[in-house]
Amino acid sequence: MMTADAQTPARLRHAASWLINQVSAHSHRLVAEGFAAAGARGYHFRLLAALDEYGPSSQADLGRRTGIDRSDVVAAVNELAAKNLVERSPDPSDRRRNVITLTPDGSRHLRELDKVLAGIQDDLLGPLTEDERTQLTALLTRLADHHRRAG
Amino acid sequence: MMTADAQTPARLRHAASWLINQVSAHSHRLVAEGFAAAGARGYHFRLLAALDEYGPSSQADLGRRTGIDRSDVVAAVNELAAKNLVERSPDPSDRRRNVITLTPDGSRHLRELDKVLAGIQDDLLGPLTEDERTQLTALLTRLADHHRRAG
DNA sequence: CGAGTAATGTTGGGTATACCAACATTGGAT
DNA sequence: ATCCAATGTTGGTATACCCAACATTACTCG
Repeated sequence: MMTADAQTPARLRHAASWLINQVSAHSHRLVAEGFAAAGARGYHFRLLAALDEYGPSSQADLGRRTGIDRSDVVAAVNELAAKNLVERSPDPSDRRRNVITLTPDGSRHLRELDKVLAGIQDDLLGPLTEDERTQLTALLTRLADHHRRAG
Repeated sequence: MMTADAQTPARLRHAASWLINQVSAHSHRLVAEGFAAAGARGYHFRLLAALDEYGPSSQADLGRRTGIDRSDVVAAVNELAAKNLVERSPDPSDRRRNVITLTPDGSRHLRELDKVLAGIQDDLLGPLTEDERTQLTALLTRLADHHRRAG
C-alpha cells in the first residue's frame, strides 16, 4: 500500500487507470483478507454464487459465467469439493461433463461470504453519500458493460 | 475475460467491488498490453515517472512514492538499469543508499509510455462524456484519498 | 455411416502484482 | 557507546489471469 504521506507522481495521481487501480487494489485487499478469514478466496465465491443462482452446472458453464478459465475452475472446484461445499459428479447425459452441485454446507458458506462482502462494500464506499454511490455504480456499470461487449 | 454473453451472477454484477474489479481488470489488460508492446511493465512506468518528477532518489524513496515494495523495487531497477533507462550508483552521503538517476534513454522511454497511457485512458473511458469522466475521476479520487489515509 | 470438427475436463506451464520475513550494513539518537 | 531505525537485497508466498496441449466424448454433414 501507498504509505500514508508519500507524494505520488502527478502523472499517476490523475490517470483514471491509476485511480481505478488504487481503489481496486484496496478493494482487493479487503476482499482477500475477509475471504481468507473465512477460509475462501475470490474464485470460490464466484463459483458458489454462480451455482446458487443458476443451479448445478458443468465446469465449462461455470467458467463462462464467472469469467474463470477452464483450467482454474478445475483447481477451485477441487478445493471446494475437498471442503464438501460442492459435489462433482459425472453428467449422465454428456459423458464429457461433470455436474457441479452446491451442497448445504456450500450454501451456508456462501451466505457467510455474502455478509463479508456486504461489509466490505460499506468500508470501500465509506466516504460517499448514497447518491454518490449510485452515481459511481452507474458509471462503472456502463464502463464494465461497454468493455464486456467490445472486449 | 468474461466471454461476451455469459450471465454473470447478480450478486457479482451489483457489487461495487466487483464492478471496480472488472473495470480495473480491463484497464490492467490494456496497460499490460500497451506497455508490453513498448517493452515495459507497470512497475517500470511508475518508477520512471517518480524519477522524472522528483529527480534522483534512493530506492526506498522510490518505493514509498510509487507504492512498490522495497524488494520489488530492487528487481525493477535491475531491469531498468539493464536497459540503460536508469543509473544506479552508491550515495556518497549515505552509504546504505543507492542513488537512482533517470538517463536520457529513460526520459525518452517515459515519454513513449506516456503516450501509450494517454491512448488507454481514452479507450477505457470511451463510453463516458467529458462531464462523466470528471465525475468518475472525482469520485475515485475521493475514495483513493480516503483509503490512502485511513488504510 | 464415417470423417472431421468442436466441446470438455485436465495437466502443466507462465506472468504480473503484491506482500512478508530475514539479513548485513550503515546512520542516527540518546 | 549502545541501541534502534533505515536501506538494499535475497528468497519466498499468494492471487488472479491466461495459454497450450491432450484424451475423451459429442456433434455435424457429406
